Amino acid sequence: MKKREVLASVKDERLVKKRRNQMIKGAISLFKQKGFHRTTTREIAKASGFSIGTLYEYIRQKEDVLYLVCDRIYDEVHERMEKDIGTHHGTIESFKLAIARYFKVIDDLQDEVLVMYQEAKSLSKESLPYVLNKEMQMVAMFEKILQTCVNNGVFQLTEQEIQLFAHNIFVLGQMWAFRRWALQKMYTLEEYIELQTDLLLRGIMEKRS
Amino acid sequence: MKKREVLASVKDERLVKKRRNQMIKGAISLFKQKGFHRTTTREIAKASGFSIGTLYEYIRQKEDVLYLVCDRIYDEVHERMEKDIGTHHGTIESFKLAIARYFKVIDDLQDEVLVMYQEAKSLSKESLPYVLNKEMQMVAMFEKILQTCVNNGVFQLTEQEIQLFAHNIFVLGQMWAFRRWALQKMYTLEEYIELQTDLLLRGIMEKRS
Amino acid sequence: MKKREVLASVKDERLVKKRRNQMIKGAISLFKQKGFHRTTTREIAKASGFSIGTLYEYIRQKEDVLYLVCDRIYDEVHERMEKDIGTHHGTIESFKLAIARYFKVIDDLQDEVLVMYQEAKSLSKESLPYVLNKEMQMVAMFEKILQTCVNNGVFQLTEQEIQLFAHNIFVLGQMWAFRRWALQKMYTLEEYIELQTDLLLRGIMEKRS
Amino acid sequence: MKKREVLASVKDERLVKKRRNQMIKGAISLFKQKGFHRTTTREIAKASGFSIGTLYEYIRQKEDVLYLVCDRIYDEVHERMEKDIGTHHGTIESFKLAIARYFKVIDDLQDEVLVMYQEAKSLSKESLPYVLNKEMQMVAMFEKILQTCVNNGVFQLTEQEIQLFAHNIFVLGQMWAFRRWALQKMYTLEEYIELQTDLLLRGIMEKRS
DNA sequence: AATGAATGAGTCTTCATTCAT
DNA sequence: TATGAATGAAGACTCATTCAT
Repeated sequence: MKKREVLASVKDERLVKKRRNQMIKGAISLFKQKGFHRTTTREIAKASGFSIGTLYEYIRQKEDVLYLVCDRIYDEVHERMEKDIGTHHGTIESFKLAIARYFKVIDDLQDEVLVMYQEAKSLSKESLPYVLNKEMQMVAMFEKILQTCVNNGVFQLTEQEIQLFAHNIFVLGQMWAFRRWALQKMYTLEEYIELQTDLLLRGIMEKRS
Repeated sequence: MKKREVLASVKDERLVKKRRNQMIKGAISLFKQKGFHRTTTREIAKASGFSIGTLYEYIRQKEDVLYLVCDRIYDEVHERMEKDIGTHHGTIESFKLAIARYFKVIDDLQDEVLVMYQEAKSLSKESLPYVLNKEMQMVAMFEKILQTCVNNGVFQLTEQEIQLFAHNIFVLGQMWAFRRWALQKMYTLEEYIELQTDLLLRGIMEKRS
Repeated sequence: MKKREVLASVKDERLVKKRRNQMIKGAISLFKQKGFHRTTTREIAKASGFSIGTLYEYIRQKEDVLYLVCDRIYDEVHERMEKDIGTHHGTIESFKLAIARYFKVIDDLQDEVLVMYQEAKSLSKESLPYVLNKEMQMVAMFEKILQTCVNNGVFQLTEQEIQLFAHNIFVLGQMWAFRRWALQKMYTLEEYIELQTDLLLRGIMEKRS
Repeated sequence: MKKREVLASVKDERLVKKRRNQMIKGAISLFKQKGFHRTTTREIAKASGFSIGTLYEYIRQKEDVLYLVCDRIYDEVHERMEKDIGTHHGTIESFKLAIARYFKVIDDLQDEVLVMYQEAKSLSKESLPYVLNKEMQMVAMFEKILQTCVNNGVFQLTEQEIQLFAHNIFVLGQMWAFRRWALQKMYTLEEYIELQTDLLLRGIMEKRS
């Protein structure tokens, strides 16, 4: 699925990139504070360091900013994951590592993740699929990791279970961000990682044997 | 924590209740479609079956509607859970039953749950705690169930693990609603319940015994 | 052809009529001075004696004001013509009278006529036909008068000639308004009426006989 | 009356002429479609084949474009008339010919004529007189023709009648353009010319003799 | 208690014009 | 000379809230 194009009046690609970077940075910081709807285009322009007129040289409508922001956040998460995870060996250790790193990335970018999850619903019917697609790619990443483990005989999971498990990991990672008001009072990130990993891997039934 | 009071000009308590019921019903159906921000007070009034003037006899500001809606949805979930769960015996079977019923309730009320999770962030700093508190109560319910199981020796979980596990259950239930675009294409509710229950209980490591 | 409906949020028909009267009056005076495009909705509201919010209770878009104005002007011209002309006897005298009265109406309403002719083109593709239709009705009125005269044997004109002649009368009347910068320096209204009537009726060829 | 000067920053007269030609051509085609107000300077620049910055090297404000366009259209009409009419002999035949040719020119340039008549009102108080002056010159041309005929004893018209008649011819010619939505459905250009000429010359009263 | 007309601050967006390169 | 990025004033329109009836 190709990226949705956000049209700019300005032709210089380099400049477009630079200005959009400013824009995204400014917008994220505003969306964090007040959400997409309560943020005005003027505020976005100001936070981006240029005038309202200039803002509209780089986007068509306010919603484009939101799309750009969501797009960027995903790329950011993705990039960090790839850098961190890199090769995966299909061992329990490397599985644990992957989860730990995912959770760390979420922790690093928790404001951004929050923004995305709270505002993505405001995307137009046109843009939403592109963002959801990115989400599926993230989930697919976890599926692949799990599959490798299964192939190695480390885990025993059906196809269906792999899919669901991948979703669970994805969501329980985000949970660290969107339920931080509760969780981050109870655990440090390290504790959270350890506990979740345990819970996920161990099962909670007493082993009778 | 006491309910936050939403002041009404009208004195007749009976009437206030009736009108607010109309209001909540109308508002939920609108929020489902277009979200809180894109819904106007006029639309709410119309969907409620009375005039904009009357609407403001029963609330102070638009945000009050959102609070009332969130409040109501929680009550609804709570009520259904209680009716369903009732007594809990601390056995694996009754634990499974509790989860199944929670997931069913989420499935029944998925639009409402969605509304709450997507819009709660728009609550004022004043109202938010009341809603979060309700959420904690739900989590606490799962904690209690888990605790009973632990007390019965059915599960082996530390205090910390119980808390986290309760959160997980809570979130994985909601996940059925807010990721329905993906999950409900893959599983029926029954499959989802069974798979999740399995995953939660079994652990996924091969048992090397 | 039915009138195009301009939707109002306000239900009270009486009030709608009253407010629209204020609006039309205010708008005409502004359009006279600066044209439709250079007049802002705020100015229209102010000139109408109410707030911008109230203005939009009675129209949907700025263009609606223009439509309402054009519509009204035509009705005004029409009404005055009917009152004046009433019965037409098909004699030269009554033909002359009709022309004289039409020209007088144009003179009375010359600002309005000017507005209509200069701004009608800004009407949307949706509204324009309704206004053009009214224009055709005016022309048809002249056709009827001419036809009566022809039937009475007073004039000798083919069907085609009647149509064209009616258009000519219509346009030469308006000319008094939209070329007033030239004509009204040269003639009084009375002179204009007399000269035009003469020219129209007499033909300008020397009578060789 | 001298042409109003439109100042250009560029000094090279040759270039100024060339660029303005491009500009006028581009602008006319845009004004035809959407009118002066709805056309942006960016669009004009683009249609002219150069950048917005360059556009402003050749004009001071947007309105200058309109003035240039109106000016050019008049010149065009004038030029074609002169070429066509050339010498006028003061006979009925040559009078008829003059009218026929004027109407043909209008037909050829009807879009342009329309633009001018609909947009001239948007000219500033400064520019308007120059355009109106050109209009008077056109009317004067008809006056001269009529005068010659009168001098030759072909027509019997007073000074006043000549002036008015000239205006009528001028306006009935334009009418072919600005009422084309009605007239051009009813007549071909040839029919229109013949009918109008007849009506103008013959008079419509039955000849009693 | 109920109504709905009135209000005007606030929002997105456009576009003529400038100016550094 | 030519370019096009930057500007910000200005405009159309919305909508939460009030208040007289």
